[in-house]
Amino acid sequence: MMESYLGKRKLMSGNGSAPGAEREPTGFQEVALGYGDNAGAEGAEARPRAVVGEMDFFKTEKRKEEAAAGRAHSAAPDDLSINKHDLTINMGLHVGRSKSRSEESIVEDGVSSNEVLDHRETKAELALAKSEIGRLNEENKQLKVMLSRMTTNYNSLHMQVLTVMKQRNNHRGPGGAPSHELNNMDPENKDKQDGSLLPRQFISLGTAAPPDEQRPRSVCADIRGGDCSASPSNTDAAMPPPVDYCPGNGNGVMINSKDVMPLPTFEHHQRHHRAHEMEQRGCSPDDPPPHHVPKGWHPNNKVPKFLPAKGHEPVPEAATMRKARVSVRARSEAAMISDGCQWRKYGQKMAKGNPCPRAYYRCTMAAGCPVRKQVQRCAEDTTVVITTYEGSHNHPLPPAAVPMAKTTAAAASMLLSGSMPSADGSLMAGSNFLARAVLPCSSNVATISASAPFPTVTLDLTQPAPGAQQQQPPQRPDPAQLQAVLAEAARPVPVPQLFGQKLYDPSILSAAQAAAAGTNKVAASADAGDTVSAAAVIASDPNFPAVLAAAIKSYIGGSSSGGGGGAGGSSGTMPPPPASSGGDSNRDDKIGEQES
DNA sequence: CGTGTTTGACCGGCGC
DNA sequence: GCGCCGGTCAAACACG
Repeated sequence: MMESYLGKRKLMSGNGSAPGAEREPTGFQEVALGYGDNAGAEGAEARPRAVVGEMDFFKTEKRKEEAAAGRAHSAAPDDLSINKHDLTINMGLHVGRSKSRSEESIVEDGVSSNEVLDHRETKAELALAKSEIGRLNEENKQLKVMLSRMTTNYNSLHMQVLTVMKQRNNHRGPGGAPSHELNNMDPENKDKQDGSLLPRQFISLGTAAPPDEQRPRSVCADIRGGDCSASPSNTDAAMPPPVDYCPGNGNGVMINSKDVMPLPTFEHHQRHHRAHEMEQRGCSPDDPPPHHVPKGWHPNNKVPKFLPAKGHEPVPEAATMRKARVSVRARSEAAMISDGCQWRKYGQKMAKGNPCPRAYYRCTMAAGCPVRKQVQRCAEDTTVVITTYEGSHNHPLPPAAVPMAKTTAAAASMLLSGSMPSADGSLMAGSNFLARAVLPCSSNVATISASAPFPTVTLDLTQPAPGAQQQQPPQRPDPAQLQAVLAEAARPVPVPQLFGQKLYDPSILSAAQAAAAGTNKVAASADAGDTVSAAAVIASDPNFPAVLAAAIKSYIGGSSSGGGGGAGGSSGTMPPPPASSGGDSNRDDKIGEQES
């Protein structure tokens, strides 16, 4: 059980962390184009040049050397100067220059040929040189394209940095509006900042490290220096809430000190109503709810959606920010994914456009926990269960629940820390950095949707993640397997931290650094003190998505209502797919698990 | 009897 | 203003 699982896990990480394998992941290949020099600090230099520049460079130089060989044997310094020159030519994408150089050499050869060589030889060389020039032109075109891509990408990344910095400023500024809002809702500034190179759908993730001179080291230092008095949650030690730093992350991966788990965005829109009701009932909002109102659902949580909180209650960023959701798509016959938390079903509805009802759950592990999730089967493929998480736990989580919570929190945090997604939803295409960041190994895995009122990150685990499929166990593993692998994925390392988030794995760190280095030409020197965003971490670690996907996929094969150990467990019931178990989902009713 | 689910009703947001 | 729709409530019910 555990052993086999661990073995598998080891296998996974082994695959990924092997020096050779780390460069393999398709994610890198995919990103490589966009990031240009992303191929790595070491490999990247050689590869593109080897393809485009190197050949020409050596050819030209060889010719020159051959020509020069007859005259004099140049010393090392001379060689150096020549190399520099040639290097410039090869890397500078100057067609004219290369051309002129080639022609120069041709002329040289031609002149000498007038005296030494016969006419034929000269013509042959001329033809050769011309073809070479043509090739050079093509290569230069390619290089130009690459350069333009890299520039675009770099600008995007740069924009992310600016966005993050702006968020921080806004947050630290007195009485400033929540940074996320500004960030999200100020396209003007965005345009100003990014100079239009930024794709409209670009989502800033704060993923890339800014250029050295702009890297917000001080801020990070502040964060680190702050009393990251961890949350009461032991599990939270992995993700210590930085003191007063919540850069637009409604998700609360970084939250105020006292809170335990990040409180990203949660339902406020009924607080007011509930408070009003309580008033009518003649009880204080803080009184325990009369009947079934879960202990965890305090009326005082109720605040009109999008309205600032009243009174002493500090305006939580979540009160004004849009909700961020993390949606996990996974194939499963089971009712829902067991993520280690306890859930209580509080409603079920027929959603428009989907014959399958949508079930609503809320976390019952602690009073006032704002986390909710929706479980619904995909309309197109009823074997696919879509679990949408919203909010972050405000209580200690059992180890089993930590990884998923953090994963979703991190994804939501990245989403919220970015700019507003475009209305048309999918951001996967083009330069959607977040999508690639979340699960870079498969471009089809992560999507961002803004179709809903809330930005949503979707992790699609229904498609095989590269590197993960081999590890998928044939049968349903023990829940501990999922928990263990997720826990492993979320295991904290003490050192690096960016934007308040720690990196979760040393291997991830190195990968992140490599990615950051390649991505932005900036973080190449990222040391222990440097910071790398969680997005970069996830983005850069080929193992993470694979591990996560494999774990979840392997587990959801049939987890019943277990809800992962603990008391009673989440008795979550999800309506079976209409096709399979006679799920006549005519209405909201009669669709329970009891029938089975 | 305690806990969790079911399910009709209700509420608020949003588009027309 | 109205209707639709997503989301939630809460009394009734089921289960162990």
